[in-house]
Amino acid sequence: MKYRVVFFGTPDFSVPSLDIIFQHVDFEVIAVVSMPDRPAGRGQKLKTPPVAEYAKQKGLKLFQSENVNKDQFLNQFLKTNEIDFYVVIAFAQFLGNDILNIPKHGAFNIHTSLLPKYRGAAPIQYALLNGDHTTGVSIQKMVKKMDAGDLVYSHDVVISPEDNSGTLFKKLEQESAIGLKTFLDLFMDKKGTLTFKSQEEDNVSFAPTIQKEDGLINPFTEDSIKIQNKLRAYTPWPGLFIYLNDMRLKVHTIEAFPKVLNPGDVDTQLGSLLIGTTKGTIRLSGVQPEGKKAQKDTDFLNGIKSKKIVLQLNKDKYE
RNA sequence: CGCGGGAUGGAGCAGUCUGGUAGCUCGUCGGGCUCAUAACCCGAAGGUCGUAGGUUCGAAUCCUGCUCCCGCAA
Repeated sequence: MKYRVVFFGTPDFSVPSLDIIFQHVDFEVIAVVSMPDRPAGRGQKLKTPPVAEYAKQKGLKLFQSENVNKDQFLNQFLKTNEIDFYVVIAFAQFLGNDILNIPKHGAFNIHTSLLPKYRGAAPIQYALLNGDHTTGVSIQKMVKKMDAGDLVYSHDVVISPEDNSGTLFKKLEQESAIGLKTFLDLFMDKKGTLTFKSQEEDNVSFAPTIQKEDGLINPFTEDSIKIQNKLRAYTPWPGLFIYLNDMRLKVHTIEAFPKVLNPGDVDTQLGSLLIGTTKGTIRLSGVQPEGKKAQKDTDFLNGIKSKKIVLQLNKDKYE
């Protein structure tokens, strides 16, 4: 007799974990719940979430719901089918008590931080934002309070200096699947016994959703280190940007530069695009104007000379 | 049909509105100056102006189709 699991997830990140359950001999995925198809990308064509795509491909029962708590059809299904537990990973919706209380063994959520650190939507970005050298994968038994459930699994993952959100996501995607596999085996008592450990409330911190506007470089309030951490945290999404004159520039690479400038000052004397911050000067060595390709700051400045304009920070954007 | 920008020597751009022998800042190569240089001076090579067609005496420039790239948005 297999344990019956319902999987909640949406993006690429969730797929390897879903696959772990799908492949596991002791568990059966009786349904997959994902977000609805959404317009995405240039052209705004409808795009099916990767998890939903996987479910279709494997012939799994699939629900795509805008709001699972209000979805009568889904709730009916969950209540009338014997469900042992849910696995929730990067689902992007909150599960209310009604739906949370249905499965016999509850709901388990994979979270990409070492809980109780970084509860919330963007734990990976916050680890980079704070310049952490270590993060991890946690699995918690879900309660109504966000990411506050008892821990059943916790495992460290090293952050390398070269990591950005993109690469760290990839690492944690794999680590999450590995963690889930371990959890499933523990659940079956194959590698010891499942233990529940409550979170230390004193060490709780939060990682709220990243807003696109957070990607604005503010040399008047941020220092060189902070900005470089932001670059790692916000790459590839939403990216960093800055306003020079009437241009919005995407910033791809940043280096510390040994020259003293006042915060907000722009210096192009040395053929590099330099900006003073509250502490230290940064060189925006890789930039991308709107509608253009990414380019080196030296190339960008060559074009600027051709246009005969003087670069300066657009102060209007920092009021 | 979501909105918008772009395609010009190796790079980044100007020139397109107001058609008339292709320019700027660099890079490259050669030479000079210098103890030296991300410095300076002199010289050279390198472009069928994305593609197909149209208008015209003449098209990078005007008109039409096509391809490719990108920003916003999600």
